[in-house]
Amino acid sequence: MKIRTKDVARIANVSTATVSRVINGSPNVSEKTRQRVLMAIESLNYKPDIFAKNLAKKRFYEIGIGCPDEVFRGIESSEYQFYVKVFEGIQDYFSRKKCNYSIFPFSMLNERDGVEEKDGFLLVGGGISEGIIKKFQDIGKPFVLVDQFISGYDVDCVISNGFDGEYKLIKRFLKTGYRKIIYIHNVAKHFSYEQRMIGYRRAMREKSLEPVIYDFAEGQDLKLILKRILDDNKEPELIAVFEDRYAIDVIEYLKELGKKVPEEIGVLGFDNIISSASCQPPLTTVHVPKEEMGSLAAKRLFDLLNKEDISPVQISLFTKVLMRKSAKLR
Amino acid sequence: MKIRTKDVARIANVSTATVSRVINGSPNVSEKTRQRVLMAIESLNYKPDIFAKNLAKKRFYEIGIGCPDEVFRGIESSEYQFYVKVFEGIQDYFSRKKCNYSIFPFSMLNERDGVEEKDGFLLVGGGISEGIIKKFQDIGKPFVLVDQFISGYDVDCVISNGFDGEYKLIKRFLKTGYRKIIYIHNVAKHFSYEQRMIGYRRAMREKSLEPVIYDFAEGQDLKLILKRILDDNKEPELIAVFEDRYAIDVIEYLKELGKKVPEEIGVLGFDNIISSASCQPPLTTVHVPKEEMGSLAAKRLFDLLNKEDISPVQISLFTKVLMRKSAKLR
DNA sequence: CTGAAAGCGCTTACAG
DNA sequence: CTGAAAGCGCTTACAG
Repeated sequence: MKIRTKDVARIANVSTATVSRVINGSPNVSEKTRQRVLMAIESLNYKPDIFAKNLAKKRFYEIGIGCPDEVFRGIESSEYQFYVKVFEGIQDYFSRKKCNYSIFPFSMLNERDGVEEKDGFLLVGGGISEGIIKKFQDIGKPFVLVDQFISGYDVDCVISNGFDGEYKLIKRFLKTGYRKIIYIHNVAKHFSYEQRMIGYRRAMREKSLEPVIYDFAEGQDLKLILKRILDDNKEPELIAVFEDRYAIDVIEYLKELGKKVPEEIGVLGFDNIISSASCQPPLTTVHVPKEEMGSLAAKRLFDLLNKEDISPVQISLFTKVLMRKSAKLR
Repeated sequence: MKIRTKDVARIANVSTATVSRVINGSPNVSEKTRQRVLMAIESLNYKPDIFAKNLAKKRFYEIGIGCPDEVFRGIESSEYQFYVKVFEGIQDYFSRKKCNYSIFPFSMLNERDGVEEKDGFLLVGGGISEGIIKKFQDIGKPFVLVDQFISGYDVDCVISNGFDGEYKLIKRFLKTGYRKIIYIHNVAKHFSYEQRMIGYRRAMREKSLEPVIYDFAEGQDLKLILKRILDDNKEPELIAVFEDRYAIDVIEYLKELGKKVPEEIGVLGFDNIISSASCQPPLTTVHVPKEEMGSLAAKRLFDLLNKEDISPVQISLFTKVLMRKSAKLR
């Protein structure tokens, strides 16, 4: 039933070794036999068994993992908890396959540090720009975006469903009677930030409540924004923040400003980074499966390298609301 | 570096055969040795090589492919071109792996025709309901939805990006000066229908145009709706239809009503089914990679069966606008 | 340029 | 209940 190398070899009147060489583009095959083998493959509609192939192969795929400089530094120092987890997922996957990988910041990209020798790329981080995507499209080798998606670029990517996560979170609190929920939004051009904000907005609108959104830009003083929130709004009940890292800061600042969390005001995060469980009070947040984001992207790239698929896909991970102590569920 | 069965066997003081038996849950292992092997696996952090495993295994996975009765009939008669393609993708994938599959309509589900013996399921069709999803969640075996997603159910699924597709299509025509674009929307609770409609709406709104949407429900007379459209609107330029099957009918009806396509009025479809290329005039539409939708879903289920992943994901295929003759690009 | 043969890491009849 | 051994379908040094 199943067509194997052996069958092709018989039809083409060569050894299985030669069939394998043709398939893998070895130069050491005469044009004549190459044609014969190609015809046999065609006529039998032969496709190599991917399991056997990967078991037998000795050559390792060379993977380049690129990321914005900020992410690169954050990984090196283990400070950027989110991406540290994502990288664990990537490394776990590649270490079990025949893959070598190396990480580089995008600023090193022009130093042609061996892009040529790579078989494919993983581009990690919300900071991936259109320029970066175009650059890798030009290179012409398979690549997968991790934690970023830019509308209009039909490119393989793995993301988390920020819209759905924030929507579920806010809805949960609206259901128990909360009304004055304020959102702090990061204006950085990151797909997930935008989606989270839209999720908040949708949840509010569905309850006929006017969304109240404060923009934050990298480098700005969060504490100042917080003061403004407290000035502008009388007795806000809940502050939802675009990301755990900053939600944890918000809790601290709120304390400094003399507000009790969660008694007077609740705080909501997003990501479920490790320290969100250990801060005081522990942060109510949305869990994002970070390791899986990494391993899924690694796997997708691996499939691409194996020519398993053709059409680009967007893979979106579902999130999970995590109730902890930074906001009281009435 | 890499841990193999052999290493576990040595530590546990058994043969590799026994290690394999423990991993695969064979009953023919004494409790004592099972524990020893389990400990060895744990201590070495051993994970079987999936390629070797699948190459060596003799047992086939048993897959059940369920679908709404309408889809089932449409497949059998080869009339439902969209799903025929999806099934080709599924079959192509499974036929190359150690998988047996059988197709059943949901109406047969209660006849307990061997759900027990199945290892996993593919649920195919826009008509998959919450009830069906719940039923399969109760069964507790891996399953993946194909061409359907229901918000709130964090379940593995493979869909096409209807929003993005329709948005791109409409935008393309708006750009060249079209203004009076009318949309026929199918009210059936199908994720993609909704998304396509929203894509149309978004494109219109971005140009500050008021969306004009006519609802269609299965069983209704399309021709009547068309007459209403022609009566309500003076000189509509373009009619965008939720799906090729009906867009082709719309072309026919329009001709019957004395309208020239595309000279007087253009028609836009969605899906790129085979007959959309051969109808007169050939239909301008949005290509959905149907075979890949099937093979991607089959692959996802296979990965689930191999316990490769844990978190459920939504896999969304990008679409492509296809310019043909049923609408003039000015 | 080509083929015979070993080997990749598992599973599973088979024999005991 | 357990182990020795064959075999899954490829790739790739090795020898020619």
